[in-house]
Amino acid sequence: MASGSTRPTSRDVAQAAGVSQAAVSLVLGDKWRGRVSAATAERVREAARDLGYRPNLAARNLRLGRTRTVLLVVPALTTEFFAGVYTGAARVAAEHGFGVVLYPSPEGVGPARDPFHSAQAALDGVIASSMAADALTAIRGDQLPLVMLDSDPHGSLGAATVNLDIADGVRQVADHLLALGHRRFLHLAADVPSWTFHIRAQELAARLDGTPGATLRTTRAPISIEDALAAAEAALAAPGPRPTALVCDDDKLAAGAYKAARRLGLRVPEDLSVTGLDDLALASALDPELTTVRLDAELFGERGMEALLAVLEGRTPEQGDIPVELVVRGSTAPPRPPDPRAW
Amino acid sequence: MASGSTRPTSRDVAQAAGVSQAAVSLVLGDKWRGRVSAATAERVREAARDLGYRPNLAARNLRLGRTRTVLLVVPALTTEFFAGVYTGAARVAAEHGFGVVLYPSPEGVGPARDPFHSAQAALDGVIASSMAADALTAIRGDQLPLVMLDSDPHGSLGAATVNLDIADGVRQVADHLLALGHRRFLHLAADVPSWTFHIRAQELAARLDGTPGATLRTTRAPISIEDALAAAEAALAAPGPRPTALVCDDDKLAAGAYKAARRLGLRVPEDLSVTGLDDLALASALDPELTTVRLDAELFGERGMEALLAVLEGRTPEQGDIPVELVVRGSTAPPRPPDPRAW
DNA sequence: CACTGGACGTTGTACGTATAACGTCCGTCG
DNA sequence: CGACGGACGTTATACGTACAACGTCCAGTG
Repeated sequence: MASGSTRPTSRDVAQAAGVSQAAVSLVLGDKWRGRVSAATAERVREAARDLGYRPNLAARNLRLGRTRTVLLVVPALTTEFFAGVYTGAARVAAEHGFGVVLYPSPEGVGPARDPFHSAQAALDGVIASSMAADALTAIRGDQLPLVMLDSDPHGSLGAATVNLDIADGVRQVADHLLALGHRRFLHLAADVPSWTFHIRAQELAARLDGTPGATLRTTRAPISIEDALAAAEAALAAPGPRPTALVCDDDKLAAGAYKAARRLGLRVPEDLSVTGLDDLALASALDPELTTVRLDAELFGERGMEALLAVLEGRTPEQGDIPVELVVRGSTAPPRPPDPRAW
Repeated sequence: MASGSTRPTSRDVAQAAGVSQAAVSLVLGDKWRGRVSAATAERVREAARDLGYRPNLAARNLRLGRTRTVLLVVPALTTEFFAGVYTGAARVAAEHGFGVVLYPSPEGVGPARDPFHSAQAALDGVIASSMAADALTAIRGDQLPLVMLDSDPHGSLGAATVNLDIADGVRQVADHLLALGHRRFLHLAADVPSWTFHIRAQELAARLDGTPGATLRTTRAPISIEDALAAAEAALAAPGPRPTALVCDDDKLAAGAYKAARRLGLRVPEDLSVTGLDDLALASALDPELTTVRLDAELFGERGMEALLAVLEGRTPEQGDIPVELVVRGSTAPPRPPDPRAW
């Protein structure tokens, strides 16, 4: 039911182009010079395009006895360090026609005890973060079963979605700050065109709209400490009454905001309350520790995989967003009294 | 030359056990009940073990038209967040006999433009971090070309190695602190049995041994902020003259050390100079920013891949460690004068 | 004694690809 | 006019596996 009939093979392409399977292989393998006429070659390529032909890698690898794929074993993906290792290796590999597959070795009761299990061929399905949207066209082209993470449920090309309840997280943050007495808000938004960030802005605005006297300004920065520092500094130094609460789209942005506050001589939380979102290790390394929203990344992954398994087995994935939790730490406090009379 | 002859197939196993290839498939696929005698099944398993037989995944996948492999597309591996997503997905996947392959979507001028290239079958070779040593036995079992990252050059089972010049980094840290006037050192070591951490301790001790009046104490913690906090607090509160310089095996440990110092009422860098190693985003988020050693992770990955390509092509990999760089920031300063007389 | 059926395997085939080994047609040259 | 060779393809095969379809042998049954 999933993808109608079966995937086209090189033989299907051959039939469509009116040639033999061997000719297709020669043309697509770019070994046709002096063996096939240019006109025929073009016909073959056209047929392949029309049918959406993709070579079967398992068959190719079996035939060639070679995979042009390499495994990178790393201890665990808990730091930016091995992410960089991967990036560098993948770049060089690509230049040589190789691919790289990541195998983060299990911590504790490891999942896959056999590293080579990770290296099977082709794909049965895909789990994709909405932040990696650029890769999605290629994915859809293959008609593979797809599960989207943190993506707009109404605009996901009909794919199943698994979402964290980010809206609720933002709501909790807003309510926490409002309860402390804050009314002038600044939103340090991530400059990333992804549903999961869009929903943050939308929900924060909605919550504050319902509160008399609350005001909201917004500034925007790419997710990096330096960019966040610059944007936050500019926004906090802008004319007009200074915000007392700074809501950041994630923890890294909040780290930049800390530095901006320091530069401007503002103390956290006395002069400015700051919140983040993610609860990275960074959050509790900051001084004061950051009030933020804890996202259960592992559960997120589990639910994503379970949803994909459901799709593969023809079942309907479970619905329901994954709950998130506000973690109150030292970066939020009541605003100082607005005027000396309270003194 | 690499792996002598070719890998054993199920037919080789069959011949060794004196049965047909089909019987081997039945036994190893656990479908032999009522079809093969228990004695014969045992003979087959034994032969497979003796020959070191591993099924050819490309062939299996071709035959089954199914891979039990799933792709996880994530934006980029720059935070702990997606590491957790991977871990969770991999755990559930493993419980269902699936493997997960990571495809971090390219940032900027991405390397592999086709996500599916990453998902080819089997392996031509392996790049492994020395921190993932537990996976190495399985790897060696397959006789695959192997490159080790940050591993003891003399104890790597004859595999090629690519190393960062960590020893030089530690030397630079020590010299920097010595030049500032420090003499009483505390080493906050990572409690990880890996060459790359062993060399840190060794080199620091060697450097300080050569300096008259210098003393070195060591404490040890797993790589986590909380564990580092506990270990550093205990060590700093220990009787005897307090160290003036705290050398940490990596940035995360240093973040824990900051918190320990804060708890004890020590100010960084006035009362205690602190250094890290890695230069993660964390390092510049700390207050004061952390003096640390910058490791070029991407270059590390590139060199690793290049070495593997060399091995695959029968060439000898380039030798030479990758240079690292001391980054001096605000966490290191001269120690306060040891006695009031200097006042 | 003829027949049945379980126990124990084997033979054969297909998955989709790449490429070696063959044709065939025709223009050209000696 | 016979032969030759380049241009343009095709046929056949193998990679290693899983499993459907077939034997064969012998104990038990009517």
